[in-house]
Amino acid sequence: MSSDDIRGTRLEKASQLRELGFNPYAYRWEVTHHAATLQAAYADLAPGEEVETQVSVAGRVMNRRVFGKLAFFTLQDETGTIQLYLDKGKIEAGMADVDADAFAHLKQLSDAGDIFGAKGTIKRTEKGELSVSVSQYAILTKSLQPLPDKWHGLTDVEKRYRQRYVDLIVNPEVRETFRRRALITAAIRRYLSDRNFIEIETPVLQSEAGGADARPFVTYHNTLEMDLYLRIATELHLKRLVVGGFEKVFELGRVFRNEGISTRHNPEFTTIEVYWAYGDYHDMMTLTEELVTYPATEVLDTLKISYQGQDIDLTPPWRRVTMHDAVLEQTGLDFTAFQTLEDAKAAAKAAGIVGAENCASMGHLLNEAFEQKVEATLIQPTFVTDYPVEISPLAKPHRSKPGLVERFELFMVGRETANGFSELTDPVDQRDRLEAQAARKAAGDLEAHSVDQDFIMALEYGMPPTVGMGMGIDRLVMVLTDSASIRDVIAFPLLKPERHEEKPEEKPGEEDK
RNA sequence: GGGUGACUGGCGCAAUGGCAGCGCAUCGGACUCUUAAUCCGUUGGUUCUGGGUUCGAAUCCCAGGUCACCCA
Repeated sequence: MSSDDIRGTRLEKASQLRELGFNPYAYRWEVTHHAATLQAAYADLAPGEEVETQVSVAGRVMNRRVFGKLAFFTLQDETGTIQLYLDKGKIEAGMADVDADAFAHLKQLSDAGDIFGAKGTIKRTEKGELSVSVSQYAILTKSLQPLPDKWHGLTDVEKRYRQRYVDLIVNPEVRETFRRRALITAAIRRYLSDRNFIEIETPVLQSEAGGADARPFVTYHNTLEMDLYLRIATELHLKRLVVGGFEKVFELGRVFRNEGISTRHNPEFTTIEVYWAYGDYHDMMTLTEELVTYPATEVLDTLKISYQGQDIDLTPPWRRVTMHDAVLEQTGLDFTAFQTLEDAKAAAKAAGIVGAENCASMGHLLNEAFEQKVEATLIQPTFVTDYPVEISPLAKPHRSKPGLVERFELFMVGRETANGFSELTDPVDQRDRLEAQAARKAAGDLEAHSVDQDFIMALEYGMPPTVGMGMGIDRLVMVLTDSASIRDVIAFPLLKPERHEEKPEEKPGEEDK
């Protein structure tokens, strides 16, 4: 039977329900209990025993096992599953005033996938399954689409992403991942709130994207007749708030980068940025540890986790190593010893650094060596510190190491997960660095941006010494839920639309830029 | 951007270049303790799309689409 036939049959069942006086798309059901609470409360009920407590449950029928005068349905709600024990005599007695043939109609008009409400008492069947022994039921929502194979489920990854609702219906572990994601972000907000950080929302639509090196999405405001950019970071506005007098601010929200898609990149993703006046990057490393260990402890109840088969120990304090030392360890290259860039390039090339000859500065070369030879080795949580100024346009110069800035990045399972630094507060220095960026943009660098003059103006009013940090929430959730792909922690990841040849899409006023 | 692979009823999967098939679900029937219920019967296909080779294509070739993995 084709899906259209199945749908037609179910539409017919819906219309039969209407003729019987039941709305197949009901308004309300009084729910008194959920599956998990019942399973826990009656864990000790012995097989064959019944309790006269009245309960009312609701959820989706996942499976039907129907006999002549008895039926068993598996009902799934948000918390889990519980069986409905549907006895012909009991139902006909319980629903005599509304439907004399309630049991026959149950068999004829219900399907796996329907949303059900059921009232009754608690019973553990003789075979040991905790059940609601139903006296009254209602089909609250008639499902028109068949569920996937009840044993094999839905495994096609493309269909799982395109029809996430089906994935969620049939794959409990997917629901658990998104439940954990919500608990993790709630824990982070609670932790910061308890320490008097406040969350302030900054604009998504901006006349100039900034705060990171990334290509922005462009959109258009009709009445202002101007291009606007979707934010690529929340940094520059949160710092304005610090100038304005907020000492502890953060924003946990979505940013947008017009770049490639991979198992670790989605065009829209979630970051948290935290700014803390009067602190420096040492303080922020400690706070960053806690922003990972607190949700891990709250949600997983452990700091020893497994990620894709690797054991990860989140117990603080985490290793802190300078970028110079990390590169020295992995490559033997001592970047403090090179006299000229040419010497360094030659040594780097000999050490197998690809593209060394194209690096514009010692700092870029050091970073290249780090990315190629060190990053992937940083499995356990590690803070890499003291970055070259050339790749850190918003960070404050290191108080004792010329050419470096007071910056750290957090690595876990070989991936950058957070980035923080003592913020550059000198408006003159900041203007110089942003103008250098703007020159790169003028030279054709699509990831560089113009000078945000208002941001410079804010700094000229004076920003207190401040440390800031940004962390990728999706990557953190991946680690804490043992998810291999970012698409497994984003409910609706971006996918290309499927193109159907028979439906030529009409494209009125198509405007390609 | 490059490479490799996948795509067949609603779902999960078969099919040496030779009649497109199986399980679940559906539909009809039997059944008061099932757990992927069981038993009997039944319907459902533009094999991702478009071309080509061939007497004959799910299968081989070319182009395109979507997804996955690896690389940049």
